[in-house]
Amino acid sequence: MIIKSNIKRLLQYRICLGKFKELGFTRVYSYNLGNAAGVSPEQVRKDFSTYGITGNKKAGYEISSLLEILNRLFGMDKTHNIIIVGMGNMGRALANYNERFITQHVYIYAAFDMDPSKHNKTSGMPVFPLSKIPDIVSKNDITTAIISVPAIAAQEVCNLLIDVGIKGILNFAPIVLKVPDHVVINHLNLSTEIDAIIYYLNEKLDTR
Amino acid sequence: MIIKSNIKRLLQYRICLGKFKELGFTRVYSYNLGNAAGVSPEQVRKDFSTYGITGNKKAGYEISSLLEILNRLFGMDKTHNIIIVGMGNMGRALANYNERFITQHVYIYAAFDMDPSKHNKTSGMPVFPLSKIPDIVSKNDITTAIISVPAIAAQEVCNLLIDVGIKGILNFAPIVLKVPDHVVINHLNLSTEIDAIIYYLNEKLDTR
DNA sequence: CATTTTATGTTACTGTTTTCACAATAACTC
DNA sequence: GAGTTATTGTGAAAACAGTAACATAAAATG
Repeated sequence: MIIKSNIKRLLQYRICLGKFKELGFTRVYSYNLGNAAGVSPEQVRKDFSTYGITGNKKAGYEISSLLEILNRLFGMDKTHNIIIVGMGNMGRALANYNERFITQHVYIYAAFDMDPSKHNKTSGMPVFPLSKIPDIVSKNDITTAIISVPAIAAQEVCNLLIDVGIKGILNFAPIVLKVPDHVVINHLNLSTEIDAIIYYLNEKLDTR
Repeated sequence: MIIKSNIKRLLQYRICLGKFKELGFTRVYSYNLGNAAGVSPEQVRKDFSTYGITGNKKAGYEISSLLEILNRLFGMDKTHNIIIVGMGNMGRALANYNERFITQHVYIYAAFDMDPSKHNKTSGMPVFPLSKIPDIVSKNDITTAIISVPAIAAQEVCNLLIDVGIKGILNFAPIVLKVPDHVVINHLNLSTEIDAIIYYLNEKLDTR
C-alpha cells in the first residue's frame, strides 16, 4: 500500500486550516491554502474536487465546515488507540509525544519491548512484554501499530501483530515488510530520508 | 523539492544488497532485489536503466560492483557531517542513533537547542545554543541539517540555517517551510503518516 | 557447436497525476 | 440592478510514472 500524495496533501491542508482558524480567520481561498501547504491553488481545488468537497464561487471556503468535512473524511471524529512495539530511541520519542505531537484523535495506548528492564507499570507510558500484545490488542479494539524494533526482528513482530488483528502499521525498521493485502503498511526509513537529501545536493553540484 | 520515488527505491535496493552481501551472496537477479524491496523485477531493471546501471544477461548483477556504483551515485564515498536543531523527543532520538541507525557515511556532528538546560560539552552528543550555529556550520563544512523544533519556531530556524549556508534540510516540524530554490528540503510529519494509515483503514471498512 | 534456457535492457503502452484554460457564478460596485 | 470582478470547478492537455512485452545476448546443455 503506497499512500497517495493527495491524501497527504489533504492532511496538510487540514493542519494549515487549523492554524488559520487559530489566527481568527473564518474563510480561506485556494490561493491561501496552497501557499501555506506549498502547492498550487489549482492543486488544492482539484484535491477537494476529487473528494467531493466544494466551496463558494468568489467566497472561497468556510474554514470550520471544511475542517469538519476533513475530520470526518479522516475518521477523526473518534479516538484511535494505537500501540508501539520497540522502545528503543525512536519508540521512546514517539511515546513521549502522546500529548503534544500526535493529533487529538490518536492515542498511544501501550508500548511493548522484549527487554524486561524496559517494562513498568507505574510512571508514564505502560511498557509490556511482547507476550501481552494479543490480550491488550483484542481487549482494546486496537487496529493500528507502530513498529520501531531493529530490522532483524521487524518481520517477526509484524507477523505477530497481523495475527492478533492489527490492520495498519507504521514501520520504522529499515526493511520492507511483507504483509497480506488487507493490511495497510507505511514504511518510514529515516536514514533513507537523509540519504535522499544528500543525493540531491550532490546532483546539484555535479550539474552546475 | 519532492524526492522522487525512484531515488527512494534505489536507496532501498542498496540496503537489500547489503543484506544479501552479509548473507554471503555475490550475485543477484532483478527478481531477488524486487522481492526484497517490495517492487516488481521490471521496476528494478527500469530504475537501474534510468541511472545507467547495467548487469549481465542471464547472470544478473554482481553485488559488490552494484554497491560501489550506488555508493558513488549517492555520494557515500565520503562522510557527510550534519547537525540537528531542536533537542526535543525527536531530536534526542535521532542524536542517539548516530552509531547504530544513520548509515556510515552520515555523522551527526553537533546538536543545538534554545534551552540552556540542554547544553553540555562533555558526555555524548554536544549540544550548543543556537548562536553557535554559524561558527560550527562554517568551520566544519556542514551543508545538511535536521530541524526538530516546534512548528512555531521552525521557519525562523530554517531561515537562519539557510543564511549560514545549509543547503539540505530534513524537517520534522508539522509546517511546510518556505525555502529558496537552491535548498533541498524534505518534509516528514509523523502524525500525518499515522493519519494516512487510519484513513485507509476507514476507507476499507466503508467499501466492504 | 548448435540449441535451449533464462535474465537483461529497452521500447511501447497504459495509467496516473499535475497543469492549464476557461466557463460558471457568486459577490461586489456604482 | 446591470456590469464588473474574483474565485471556484472541471474538462482537456501535458507530464510523469509504472507495467508489459519482447528482442537480445550470455550461459547452460547435450
